[in-house]
Amino acid sequence: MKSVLVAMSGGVDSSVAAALLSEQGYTCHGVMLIMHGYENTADAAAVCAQLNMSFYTVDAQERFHSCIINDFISSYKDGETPNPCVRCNNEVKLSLLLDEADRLGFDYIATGHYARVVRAKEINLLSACAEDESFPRSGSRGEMDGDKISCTDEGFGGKGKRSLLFKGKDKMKDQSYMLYRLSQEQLGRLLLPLGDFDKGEVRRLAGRFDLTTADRDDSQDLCFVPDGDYAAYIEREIGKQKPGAIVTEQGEILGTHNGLINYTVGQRKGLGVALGEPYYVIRKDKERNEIVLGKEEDMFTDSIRLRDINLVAAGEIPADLEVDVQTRYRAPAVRGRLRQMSGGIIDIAFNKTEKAPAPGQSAVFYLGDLLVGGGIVEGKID
RNA sequence: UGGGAUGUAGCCAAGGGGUAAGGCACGGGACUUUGACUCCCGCAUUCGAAGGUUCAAAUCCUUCCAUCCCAG
Repeated sequence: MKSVLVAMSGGVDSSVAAALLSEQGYTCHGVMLIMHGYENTADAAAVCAQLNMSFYTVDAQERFHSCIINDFISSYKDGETPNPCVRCNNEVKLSLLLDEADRLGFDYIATGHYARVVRAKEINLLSACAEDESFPRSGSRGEMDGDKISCTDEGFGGKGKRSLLFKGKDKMKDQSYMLYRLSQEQLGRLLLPLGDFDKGEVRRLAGRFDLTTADRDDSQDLCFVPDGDYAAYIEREIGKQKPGAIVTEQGEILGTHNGLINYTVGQRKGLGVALGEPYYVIRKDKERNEIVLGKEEDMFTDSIRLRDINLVAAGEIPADLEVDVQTRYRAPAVRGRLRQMSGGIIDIAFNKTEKAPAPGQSAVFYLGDLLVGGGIVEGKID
């Protein structure tokens, strides 16, 4: 009987994930990573008790602070807009989960993310372009040419094998974007039992399993900032930020801002300038401590550079591979061609201009439902 | 001080006797495991002030106030 260490959050999704795995015959153990002290330990413990699972907590606060909070703050200080969640999933959550699983001798780790992991043979990304029928486009059970979906896979980590990440069945809830930074080692041991369900089904399952967390609202906002005011959080940590000018690209002064950290590229609200039509942040000028505004049409870009790349579907990208690019979570993808440069850099040329990619955010690219890889937006390419 | 023009919400702005459009900003909500975007809702009992005409005035009349422009 295979054993799984399930990351419990106290929410519906992880609860149902655990219940499903138990039902499938896994020996499940629940763990909650304590990142910041706002976790709902009681609910997670209650669900584990319901499901006859052991439950314990791991103090991850130091790790979370040194990896996530510090990067979050320094990224904002750098004039970028970080996405702490993508980083956390890889560097803290899944990493510690895997450590724990190793320490306790468990076979798998699991979370309640809406995405799918598939163990497959090495694939040829070029075959995707050639409309190859055998190319794994959807990641659904039974379409993997002998390789099985995560939950029943026996031989993870084998030679010539690769763990692929696909979008979840529920395209509205798909969270593969948040997982693009996971390593092969992490994906190789990861089970995502919710990948084949949509949110409504998960809620119904929660009811059927009679889980105490069935009616929990979905989580939202930054987990370590319960009141949602991330800028106030940063100022509590590093002090008041310097005010500066709000200007147009032509240098016209429109107003003042109270610190670059309060703004992000593409932002419209909170600028306090009334110019008859909506204006947006098109750039943050860290050197001059200025926010540069423009009209909607000024936000579009036809190419961006990514750094800090993580490739999931293959070791490298064929030249000019055409993919669907998501420059933000839950945003419609835009078609674009990838060019892998040296040093973990990828340049993307969009087929159609893309609206306001924000430096610091992640761009993730797909072939159909297959997540090819992603990276951090460095900025426009001049 | 003469001459001209203008005063409608935080900003811009329709309306020129019949009971205050719209945009921007702002506030609230929805959406959302980041930040944003987007969407929905709200936002002048009152039109610079005071009088007057009228069944009815932001609209017409009078006076005053304020601002802007041109002269000197």
